Amino acid sequence: MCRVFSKDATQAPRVRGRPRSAELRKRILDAGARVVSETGADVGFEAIAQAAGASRTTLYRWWSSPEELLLDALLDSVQSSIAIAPDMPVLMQLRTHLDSAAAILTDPLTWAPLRALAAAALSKDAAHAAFYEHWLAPRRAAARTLIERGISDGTIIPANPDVHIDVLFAPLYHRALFTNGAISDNLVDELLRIIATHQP
Amino acid sequence: MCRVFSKDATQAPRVRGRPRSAELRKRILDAGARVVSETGADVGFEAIAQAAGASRTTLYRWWSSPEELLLDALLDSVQSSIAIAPDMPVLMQLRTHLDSAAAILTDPLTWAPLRALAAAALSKDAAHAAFYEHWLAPRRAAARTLIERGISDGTIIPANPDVHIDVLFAPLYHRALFTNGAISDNLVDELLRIIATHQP
Amino acid sequence: MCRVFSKDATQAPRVRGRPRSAELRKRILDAGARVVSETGADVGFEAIAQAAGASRTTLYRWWSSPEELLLDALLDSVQSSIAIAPDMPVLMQLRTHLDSAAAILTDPLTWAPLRALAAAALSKDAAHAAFYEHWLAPRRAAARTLIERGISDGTIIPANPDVHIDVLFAPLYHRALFTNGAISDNLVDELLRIIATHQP
Amino acid sequence: MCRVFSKDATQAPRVRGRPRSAELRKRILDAGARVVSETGADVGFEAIAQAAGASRTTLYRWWSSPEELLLDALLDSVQSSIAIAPDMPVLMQLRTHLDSAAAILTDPLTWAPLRALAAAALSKDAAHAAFYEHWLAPRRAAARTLIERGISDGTIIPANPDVHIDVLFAPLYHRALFTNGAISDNLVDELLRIIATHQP
DNA sequence: TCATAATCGAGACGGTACGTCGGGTCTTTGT
DNA sequence: ACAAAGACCCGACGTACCGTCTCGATTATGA
Repeated sequence: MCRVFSKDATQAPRVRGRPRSAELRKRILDAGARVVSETGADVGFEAIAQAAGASRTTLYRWWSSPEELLLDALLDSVQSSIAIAPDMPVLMQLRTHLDSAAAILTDPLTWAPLRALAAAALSKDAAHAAFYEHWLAPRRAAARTLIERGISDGTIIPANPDVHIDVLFAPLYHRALFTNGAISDNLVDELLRIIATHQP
Repeated sequence: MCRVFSKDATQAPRVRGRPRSAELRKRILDAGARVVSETGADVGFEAIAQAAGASRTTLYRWWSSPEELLLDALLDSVQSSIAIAPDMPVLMQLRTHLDSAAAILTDPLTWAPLRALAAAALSKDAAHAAFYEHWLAPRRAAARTLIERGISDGTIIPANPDVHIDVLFAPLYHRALFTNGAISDNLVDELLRIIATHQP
Repeated sequence: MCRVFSKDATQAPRVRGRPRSAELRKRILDAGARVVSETGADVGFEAIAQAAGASRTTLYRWWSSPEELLLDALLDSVQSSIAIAPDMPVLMQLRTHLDSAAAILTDPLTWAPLRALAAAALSKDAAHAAFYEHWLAPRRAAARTLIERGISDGTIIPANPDVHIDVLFAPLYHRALFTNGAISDNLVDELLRIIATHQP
Repeated sequence: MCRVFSKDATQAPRVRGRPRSAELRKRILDAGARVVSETGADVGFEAIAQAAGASRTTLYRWWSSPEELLLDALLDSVQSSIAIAPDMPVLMQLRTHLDSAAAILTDPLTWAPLRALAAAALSKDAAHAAFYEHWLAPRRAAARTLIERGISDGTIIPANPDVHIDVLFAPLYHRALFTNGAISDNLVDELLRIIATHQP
């Protein structure tokens, strides 16, 4: 999972002129996550620039909207959490997956940007597309392969995999975003039990 | 289900000054729903007032934010759809409930205000509270009594009712708001089948 | 000097319907003078109505602008101060006249409305005309006859009477409105001495 | 006489950001004078900005009220008219002074802003202070030295200099602002003759 | 006595301008 | 070439006052 919008400074081909400051980039992304978690979902470049001690112009150079910046920040902060042992039982892998999602939706430093992205997705088509493509779709794809394997080996009740995906993920997002319901480990367990064939 | 923020003009107790125009109120609410379905979720009083042929100050007199107005509009437009025959089988009643929700999430004139409310709920705490209290909570409460009855009479698998509620509703909202997934009759059926004890 | 804009309630020909409240009229005019002397020259009907404990509608019924109201108030409060003994020496009569003007420009309850009228006269043509016709012109006319008599009997140096009028009155208004210069009895004396032929 | 409220852009010490556009400043001041002379004394930033083809926010950046702007415009347009030959007879110098004032009070492009400033001075204390300090006071001070010299060399009748100042200037302003009396060369001559010892 | 008619208070409504805020673009100097 | 600073335009915001209007309540007159 690489940075999407902002060019990757680490691998940049050395051109003429002053190189981009990697330290500044990180400071800005951190500031974005921090601001959005402190002052609410509708952040502007203004606030982020100020929190980062950077100039507004600089932000405009690298991101075309605060949402892009926050998506970068979010992806940066979760880029290591995707690796999954491939030879575990399907339900165990799914559980790991869901736990990871639950963790993201619980930690303020990831939940707040995510909520801001969701808010933007509901307002602007471009943000909607980006949110779906770069955040939801990959996670749904990963879950889909697992669920299909589970159905074929009989551990998951046979049904439309997309419905299964929604049954597993939608409650998490719904609670995190709209209901203030707790996202406990129990919740993941209960959701998995509902779509599993054998009850443990 | 009554109008929440704007006083009901029809039953007004005839006080001193010029009475409020009920016709104007309706025109404004309709304009709100229309504008939000045409131009996207972040509407301002400006646009609504113009579309309604009303003055901006009039809107400010009755609603303190566009979200309040849209919530009023939404509640007005669904206020008749709650009645349910009380002696049907539980699953049938649940199905009616979910179909009603699915209809709201499908018709642009209700879906668009709802989406705008959801967007606002993610940005402002006040909007979050209002959205939950006046929209989500009543519907969850109605579903909860049905689900509890279903569990006790054995037609629904025993588990935490709140999880059941989420399993039924969250996928609908998730598809309507974030995924562009279709909200078909099939979907409702499949969700119900998942939590039902006997498969038809 | 009668009230200009608002019909005189005391002498009104008895018609059908509820008669106008003279007490209310006075309360409003007083409130106008009071408000303008307390909160500055740009008063609106809003403020006056509130100060008078009257309805804005009532003010609109009787005056078409706050300036008209203030002119009424001003004329009411000075209507007795014009009588002058006709057989005094000219300079004495002029002095009485100027003293009266100086008193008006000194007492806050007349000075403030006058200043407001002047301010309005500089902004709106209608107010300018009313201010000139109903306030300045009568006073200039009275002074003019005195000055012409003074010139013909040799007590005032012969020159354009209009210039004399300006020399006598303009400094008073200038000091009252723009300079914060004192309007003392001395001032009137010195002005008169300048245009008089024999120095006392 | 320098610009009072808006920093002088020509001599700016070249700092970091984008420099202020001197051309825009002039366009705004000109627009201010033009608008006030065409549409009357109560101008807002709105109208001036539109006439200048500038943004309202830009006006707010540099002036805190339309009056400040108009004072700047007025001072800009008269800044060269103060120089006076120092070795003329006192009455001639005074005459030059008064002629200059009369010219300002006659030309619509200076008279209109001046009238607007006077109107503001009658309504707001801050405007009053600015009008007195930056417009009236300097001119009175200049006149005062002349008059004192005239008194000491016997060409002006001995009296309080402040009264002389008022006798000379107040009629001009009074006619320009309230009476619609003509401000002719004759007027200045007659006023001077009144305070002079020897009649030419 | 009762209809008539005007005053007066209250408040809705459309409209205009206000002063502010943030977004996005540009122009300059500094690194 | 990057970065900071700041001018500039634009649009929307929430407010305030204006002027008009539609009511109900009151208070007098005249049939």
